[in-house]
Amino acid sequence: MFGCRENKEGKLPANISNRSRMLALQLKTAAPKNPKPSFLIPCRSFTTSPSHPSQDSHLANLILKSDPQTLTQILHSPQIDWTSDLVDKTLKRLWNHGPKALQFFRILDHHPNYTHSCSSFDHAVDIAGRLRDYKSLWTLVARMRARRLGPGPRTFAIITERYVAAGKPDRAVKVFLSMHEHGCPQDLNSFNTILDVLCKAKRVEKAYNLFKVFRGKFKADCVSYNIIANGWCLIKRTPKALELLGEMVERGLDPSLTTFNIMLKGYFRAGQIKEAWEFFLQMKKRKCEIDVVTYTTLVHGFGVVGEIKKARKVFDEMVGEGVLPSVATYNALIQGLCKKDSVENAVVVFEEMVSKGYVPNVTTYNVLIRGLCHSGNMDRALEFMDRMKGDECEPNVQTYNVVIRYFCDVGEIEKALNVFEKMGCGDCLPNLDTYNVLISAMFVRKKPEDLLVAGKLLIEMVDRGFLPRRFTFNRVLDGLLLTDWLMNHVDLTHSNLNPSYYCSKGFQHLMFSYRHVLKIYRLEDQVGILHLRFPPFSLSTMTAPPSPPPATEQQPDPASTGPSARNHGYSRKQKSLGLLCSNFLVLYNRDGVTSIGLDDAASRLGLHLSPICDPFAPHCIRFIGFNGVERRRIYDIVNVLESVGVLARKAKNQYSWKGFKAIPNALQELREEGLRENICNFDGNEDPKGYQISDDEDDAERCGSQQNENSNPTLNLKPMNPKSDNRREKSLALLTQNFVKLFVCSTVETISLDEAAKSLLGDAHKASVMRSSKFKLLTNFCSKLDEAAKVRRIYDIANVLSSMNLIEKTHTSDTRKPAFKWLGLRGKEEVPQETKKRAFGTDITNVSSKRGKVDSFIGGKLDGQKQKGLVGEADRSNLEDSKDGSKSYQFGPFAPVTIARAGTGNTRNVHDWEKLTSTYRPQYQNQALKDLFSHYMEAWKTWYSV
DNA sequence: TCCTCCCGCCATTAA
DNA sequence: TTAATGGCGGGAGGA
Repeated sequence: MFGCRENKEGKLPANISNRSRMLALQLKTAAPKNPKPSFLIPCRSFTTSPSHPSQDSHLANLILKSDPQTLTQILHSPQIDWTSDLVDKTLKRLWNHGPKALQFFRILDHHPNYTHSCSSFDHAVDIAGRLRDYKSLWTLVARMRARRLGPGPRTFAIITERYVAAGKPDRAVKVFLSMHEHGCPQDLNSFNTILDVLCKAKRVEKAYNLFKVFRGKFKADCVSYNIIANGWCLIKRTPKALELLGEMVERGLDPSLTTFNIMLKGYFRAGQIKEAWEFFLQMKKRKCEIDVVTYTTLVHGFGVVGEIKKARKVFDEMVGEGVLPSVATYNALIQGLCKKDSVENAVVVFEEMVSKGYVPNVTTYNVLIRGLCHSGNMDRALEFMDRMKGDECEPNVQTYNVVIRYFCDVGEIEKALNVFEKMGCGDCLPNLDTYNVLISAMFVRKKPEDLLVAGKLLIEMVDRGFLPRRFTFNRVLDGLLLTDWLMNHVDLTHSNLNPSYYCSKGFQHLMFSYRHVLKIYRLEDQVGILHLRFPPFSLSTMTAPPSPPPATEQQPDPASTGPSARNHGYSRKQKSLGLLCSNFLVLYNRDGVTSIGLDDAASRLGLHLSPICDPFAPHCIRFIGFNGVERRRIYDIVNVLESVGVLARKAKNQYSWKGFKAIPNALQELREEGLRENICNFDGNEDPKGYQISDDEDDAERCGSQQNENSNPTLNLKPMNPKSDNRREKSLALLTQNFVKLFVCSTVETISLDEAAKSLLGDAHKASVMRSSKFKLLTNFCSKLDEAAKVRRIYDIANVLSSMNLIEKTHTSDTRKPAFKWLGLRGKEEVPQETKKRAFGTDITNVSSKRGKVDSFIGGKLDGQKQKGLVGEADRSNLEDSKDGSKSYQFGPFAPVTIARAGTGNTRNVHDWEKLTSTYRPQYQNQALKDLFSHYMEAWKTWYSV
């Protein structure tokens, strides 16, 4: 209904009653009148026109596309002859579209002439369980019982399996123990089932405990033992499995061939190849009737560990022993060859298999296709895919996923999309994996168009009932926001880059749209919606009755877990000093900027877009507002920037922008100063008086020694001239200068954190000794305190400097301790991010002559190396977002000045937003973003409105 | 567990 | 006196 929306003008009259209407509807839905604008993907109509639609497939497509009202009419239409079989098949088709499937089931439950069968109920229960919609699940169970259709052992098998899959094994056990209360007494079969469910989910300890308690009561048989043994083998605890076999024999039960095969497989799984082989020999010795499963296990086991020869030998031997290989045996051999030998040999075996009259199954093809893809032979992989169709072995979703994944991996995004397209034409529908793979691939090339495709894919997947992971949603949203931002501002000429415009409007739009989505949440606060609350809500809150989401305030939700970062809904990194500094630079590093008001800067930078961090947790919304905290950070930034000459303080609250072109000069001055001080310090150290004289004397002396130098009269920073100003001595500005001097006054490229701390501590330490020489006992302690504080400051400084690309955070090669590498001005030549590139680029051309002066000195001997490392590093630092999505994109400043100022009080602020939301509609220029938001709102409505 | 560094208290300074 | 500034270190978050 969203992919091909049956919109207002397309809606059918209320009473559809004849067949032609029905057909008309079907035709119409199959060919949407107003297809949505497609971005990069050619207009896919995957839900339509399967080449030979069976009735169930056709129904499934209809269900996927219809809104609830229309759907009710269609499903209740007398033209459809509902049978249990048809319902089951349709439900299976809708397997990956849980909400829609349940909707279908519920609508049909009210059908005048049809009642659901037990198996349909089981399907529905399974789907509800898969959605973790336990309320619906138990409602279904109750309804089953009311209609005397069950629940039966199968129902409980499903339920327990779903609980275990959801990470609730205890709950599953409880369900098993309470089966009889639902009218379904436990027996050996159901006992074995719960054991199996637990074991297959690797909850073997739990299964074994249950087994020990109840094996007497249910008279555990060979199957029970096999299940547990298989469990131990699954978690590679073969000795436990063996022990269990001992118990089995003790209790008078004979292990079967299955038992032995389980053990054999277990040894291979645990990597105990030798033991496996010996076990097999024992089996032979004991005259076990070795079957094809045993041989297949051997072939597979040897194959995956790369012992191809042995695998082949076993394969050849089995025929001699009178056991014919099965398709599975061939599959095992082909898999081994693909993985550890050559795919060509695998193809040979494949052909041999066919020539002998075996019919390859989907697994055979999938294994081979994966092998071909892995070896880079994509074309042949596609050929085999075509061949599958010819062999009446339709590619399944795994087949498609493999090919799509490999195309994505090699960067052939278009081809991947083509395959995806083909998928839509057949009966095979994409699954969550398909979407995840494709969406991730859309971030590889870092192209805005790709991000739009990602947006479209996200819409599509939601449409089909897949719940994107929060990470995926955020990433796509971030991507789209970025493109929106870029489209709105960066693509325009510089003159259009008016911060006040986008700061207010861009931000407002975002917030309003976001509010819309949230409104839907509150509106649709049904059980199902809880699925969409990803962790921290997820599992533990799933079963609880839905509590109304805490009303949007900034207050952390008391229900959520502790005072962790999850509560504020943003990553720590999103508020880092470095990022803030980047945004600061984006704002001001532009032609025409001459002066900067700190109020302005703070308000522009102060509001962070925390909502996009967790669009599914309304309580996480909060505005990191215009308050002291944010402003405090501005001081840190301006102090560091001032130290390297980018800014100069004019007056209270006022700085003038000098730009990056001022850096070379500042560095040069720092260097000169630093060199002077080295002489000074040397003298000072030689002079024992230094430790006795008073502060004033110290000053006088230092000033005196400085006068020996032909110092630059314009230099007014006097960093190493601490007077009696204790505060100044420890200031971030001075620390920054001294930090920078460490690099510019030497030829070292990298300085470790420890070294930096020591060097910088040196001054303060000495000063503190001077100050507190009377309290020598305290000295040591003080210096330690100083050090800890200073290290924190170094981090602060480093973050700002590295956001300017003056330095880079790295590690010492030997000890892997944190260190900083000087990039100097070169660091700015490689800034791939568009905004920065532009900003830095202009400046750099202006300063090239000066750069030569400083750089030739500072970086001369390091050039080659530095340059090399730099490209990679700059790339990494600037593009790392694309690697981990939400963290990576920097949105620049969004904060609207006026609103930010109003927003120091939390609740009032929220109300303001609410009011604005209701009157404002989002107006993105970015169509994909617009679609995404409106889509989400619609989706929630329709899923849960029946 | 240790490293990193954000947060915000509150002292100091400037207007 | 008030507002601006910024030192400082606790402790949260992340690797």
